[in-house]
Parts: sequence; structure tokens; C-alpha cells
Amino acid sequence: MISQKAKYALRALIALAQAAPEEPTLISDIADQQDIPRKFLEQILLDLKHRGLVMSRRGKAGGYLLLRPPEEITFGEVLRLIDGPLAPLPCLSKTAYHRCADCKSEKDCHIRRVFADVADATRTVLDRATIADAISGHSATRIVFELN
Amino acid sequence: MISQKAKYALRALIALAQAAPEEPTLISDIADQQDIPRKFLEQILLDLKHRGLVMSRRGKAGGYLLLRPPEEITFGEVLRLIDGPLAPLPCLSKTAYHRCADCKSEKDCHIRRVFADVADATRTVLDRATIADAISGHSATRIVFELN
DNA sequence: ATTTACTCTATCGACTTAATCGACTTATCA
DNA sequence: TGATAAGTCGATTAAGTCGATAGAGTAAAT
Repeated sequence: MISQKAKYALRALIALAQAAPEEPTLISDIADQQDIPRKFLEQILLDLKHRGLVMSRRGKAGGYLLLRPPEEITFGEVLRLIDGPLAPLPCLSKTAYHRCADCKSEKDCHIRRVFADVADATRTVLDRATIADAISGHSATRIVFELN
Repeated sequence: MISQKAKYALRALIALAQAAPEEPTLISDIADQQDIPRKFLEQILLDLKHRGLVMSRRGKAGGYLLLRPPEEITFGEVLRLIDGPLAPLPCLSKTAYHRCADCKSEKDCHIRRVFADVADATRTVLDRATIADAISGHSATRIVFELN
């Protein structure tokens, strides 16, 4: 399950993508429109700002703006930023690899092999799906499952 | 990330599948062999027993036995049992569906559409992969990703 | 100078996770 | 029949995470 925070982040980015590209949107407006607790959303937007996804303007007529085109912001990027690695096992993460504490041999790990397939699938889907895709309802990836 | 408990459960089942099919295996033997805290493993095996995956014999010459063939125990089943639903959103779970608390319309949910693909992929992989597959190193599913 | 709005750090309570404890029950065997 | 081996089971713990809130601070505009 993805966290509530990640859902909020994605919804906020979608809201920003749907707003006028030059007019800053108020935190409060996003919070009201998307039903997100105001103060919680502040933190989230700040995180997104620190990672370069959005920018902000202070003072009157301030607010938030998308810093990159919605076609270039992927779900994978947002999820990693908020929830951490996508991989189901630490030893399968491309972006935050580390050995499982009690693992004797990665090559021989029976469960690792199975989860490697899961990791590939989620990575592929989430790193291809963009905010723009989400808004348009267009799916970036078609997945075909074959029996071995 | 899957929980430590789920990893232990899978490793324990694999160990049982590799043991003689009629000789009960001691909790302590599995714990030692797999480096799992003894008392924690007790709980896990009890859960697996209550769900009908294994059986136990008490007293001298007691221990645990697999109750079903390794070809019929899937990763998906074990993970659901230990960690709960596989789906990344509650509204995408087949086995434990429930609405997202703050969701206005599922049909119009932009993020739901993306995660539906993730849910399909993980479900397919994990519900096809069995304990027997894990041991043999044979992968049950080949996944092909196509661009839309 | 005042108002508006974002910034930042700290804190909260509820829950979850991983693990441990200890008393109990059941089965075997001498 | 009683000692011993082994699983059963509920309670408890410590640490961490999650979702949310509080409040003082800073920057910009008028």
C-alpha cells in the first residue's frame, strides 16, 4: 500500500498541472479542492520543492507552480521521493540498494528471484506513467503476461 | 517493501518443502538453519497452521510438516496472509476491497488508473509463483512490456 | 507597516513491527 | 506414572512510522 502522503503528493501535482501554468496556486486552494489537511500539504509541497518538482512564490499573489512539464514527472519519481524505494526487497532497489541484513547469498536467494519480477514490473509501470498520462487517462505501458 | 515476517514465512515454507515430506521438522531446526528468531518463528508457523498451509505434531518427534504440495502454495497467498492485501490502494484489492476514505469518484480517480496496472502485475506474478518454483529457480511468468 | 502566504522545526498520539517472555498443553517413552 | 520433548498462546515490549497539528519565522507586495 502506498502512503496517504504519497497520494496527497500525486493529487497535488495533478492539481498544479491542471492549473494555469503561470498563475501560482495557493496551498489552501489545493487543500480545499483535494481535501488534504492544509498543514500536512505544506510539508509535502515543501518536499516537492526541495526536490525540484515545483517552485513557490511568497507573499501576496504567492503560491505554487509546477517547475517541470507534467509529461516529465513520473509516478515513480514522486513515490520514491515520498515513500522511499519502490522495490519489495532492499536488495532489489536500483536507487537505494542495500543487502538484506540476514542474507547469506543473493545469487542463491529463492525469494529474491520471484520478487525481482515484481520489482521490474512496478518499476516499469511507475517510471513510465507521468502526471500528464494520469490526467489524460492514457496508459503509457501495456503489459502482457506469458506462461513460462 | 515486504515485511521481515513475510520473508521469514516464505523461507520457512521453502525449508519445509525441502525437508523429508513425512518427517516433521523442528521449529528450532528451521530457526537455526534460516537464522530466524525462534519465538518469532513460532508465531509465524502458527499462523500458517491456522490457515491450513502446514500442520504440526506435538511432543517428542514432533515438529512441522507441509500440508499441501509446494506446487500449490503461492507467494501471493503467503504474502496476503502475513502482510495483508497486495494492492497498492485499498480500492484496488480483489481480496480486501474497500473505498479510499477521501475518494470522491473511483471512476474519475487519476491515480487509481495508474496503480491498477501495478496491481495487476504484482498480482499476476505473485499468484503464479509457487514455493516449488522458488526452489527450482523456474519462473512461472514472463512479462512483456509494450509502449502504448 | 501591514497583510498575505510560504518556511521550517518540533511535537503528538495512534498504530505497527519485530521480537521476547512465560505459563500451558500434548505426546512420547522409560 | 512421571520425566521430558515439543508445540500453543496470550501478553508485553521497545522502537519506529504515519498522519496530522502547532507555532514561530521569513519574504514579498501594497
